[in-house]
Amino acid sequence: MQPSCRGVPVSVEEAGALAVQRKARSSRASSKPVSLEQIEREAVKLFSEKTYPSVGMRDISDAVGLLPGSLYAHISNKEEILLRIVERGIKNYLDALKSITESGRPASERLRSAIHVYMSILDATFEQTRVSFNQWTYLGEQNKSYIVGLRAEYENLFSRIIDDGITSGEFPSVRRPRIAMLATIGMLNSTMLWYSPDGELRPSEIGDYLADIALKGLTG
Amino acid sequence: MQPSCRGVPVSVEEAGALAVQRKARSSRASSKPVSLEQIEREAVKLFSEKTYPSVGMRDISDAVGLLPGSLYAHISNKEEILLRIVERGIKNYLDALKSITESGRPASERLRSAIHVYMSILDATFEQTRVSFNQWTYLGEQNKSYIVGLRAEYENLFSRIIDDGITSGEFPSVRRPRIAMLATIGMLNSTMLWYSPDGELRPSEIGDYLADIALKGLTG
DNA sequence: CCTACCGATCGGTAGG
DNA sequence: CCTACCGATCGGTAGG
Repeated sequence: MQPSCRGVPVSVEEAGALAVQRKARSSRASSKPVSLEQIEREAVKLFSEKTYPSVGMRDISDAVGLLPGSLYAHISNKEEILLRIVERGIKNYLDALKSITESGRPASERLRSAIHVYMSILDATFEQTRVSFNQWTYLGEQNKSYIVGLRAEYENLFSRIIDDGITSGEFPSVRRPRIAMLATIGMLNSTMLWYSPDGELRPSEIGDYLADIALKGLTG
Repeated sequence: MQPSCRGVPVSVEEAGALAVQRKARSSRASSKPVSLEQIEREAVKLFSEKTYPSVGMRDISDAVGLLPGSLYAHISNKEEILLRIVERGIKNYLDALKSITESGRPASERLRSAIHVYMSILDATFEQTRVSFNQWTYLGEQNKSYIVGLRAEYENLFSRIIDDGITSGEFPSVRRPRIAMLATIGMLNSTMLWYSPDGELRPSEIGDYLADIALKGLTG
């Protein structure tokens, strides 16, 4: 189905030689030890390109310059890699958003700040964000429910701002706070489907404009 | 890693018996022939629960009550199933949105109608929508670029409405038409992450409120 | 549509 | 961190 360069038949010996070449070509410069952070970095790239179930341990080991089995000196199983990536990826947002939410400023200012901070974290951690927000569903039950908890925190931060804006009278037209929160987060999260860190538009420009749209929607 | 009922050891004979039971338990009532539509229906369910690469041909054949190899009497490969689902899933939206876009009504009315139609199609084809909008990325290069074309049509329909609203003066505050379009679609598409056809909120209620938010955001 | 099976690849491990 | 390998499962096929 795919046009395949691998279609060229090779003997067992040649395949072995190719594997050695592949290893030599890898990102690792000869024999420096590989760190867990390097494994995660390469895994983020691969997961964001192909998604978790389509990425094999051999893809990851190739990328860091190890043999497949050697990965298990650093991790205990494949899912642990995904969990570490997703946890850190979401906490990046939670940490930054918490300090904004807890500041005593008006709700509309806090929402604008939150949107700006969101865009700058998206820019700084683009691939990890895409993996973290879309691929946590591949985790096993226990890890998944842990992440669901983090995601609930994330939603609560926005709900807090909107609720405050309703009681303060800043957001008089909000009839359904939950839908308003989901629509705001939905608009925000959807940026990761079209944003590019290499694109023309700077995160701050996009943040400015999205904040305008969101605030008009809530203010009425 | 998963608590597993399959962990109970079974002999080869018992596994065979289980396979027969499983087949008997399947949705097919004994020996009626299976249609391509049934295969697609079961595949939609499975893909929406577990995503395309995680669903095996054996999962699909179990669900329709066939043996794995027998699926190839109806299809030529796994990807063809996904392609059929995704193509139909997107065209459902395109067909309905086209007639709205082409009607001569004011842009703000057309946008409100489009949002309502979106919600009613989401309600009627919930699982297929989730598969179609999220899992087209698993298609091979050729099929993927075909779907990218359909998605571009989809975006163009919304861009048309927004552009018309700008020239007519209905949407005076739209400084960046493309971002406005992406934000609108992003808000709309994100509903499939939290909407449930069995939930309290009716599609028309959600559509009403989302149209209010979107129109305020564009009108200023 | 079943029987019977294929080569490839998967995540993971024992022993060093 | 490598060598050498495991059982399980994958998409798919030949022949009837």
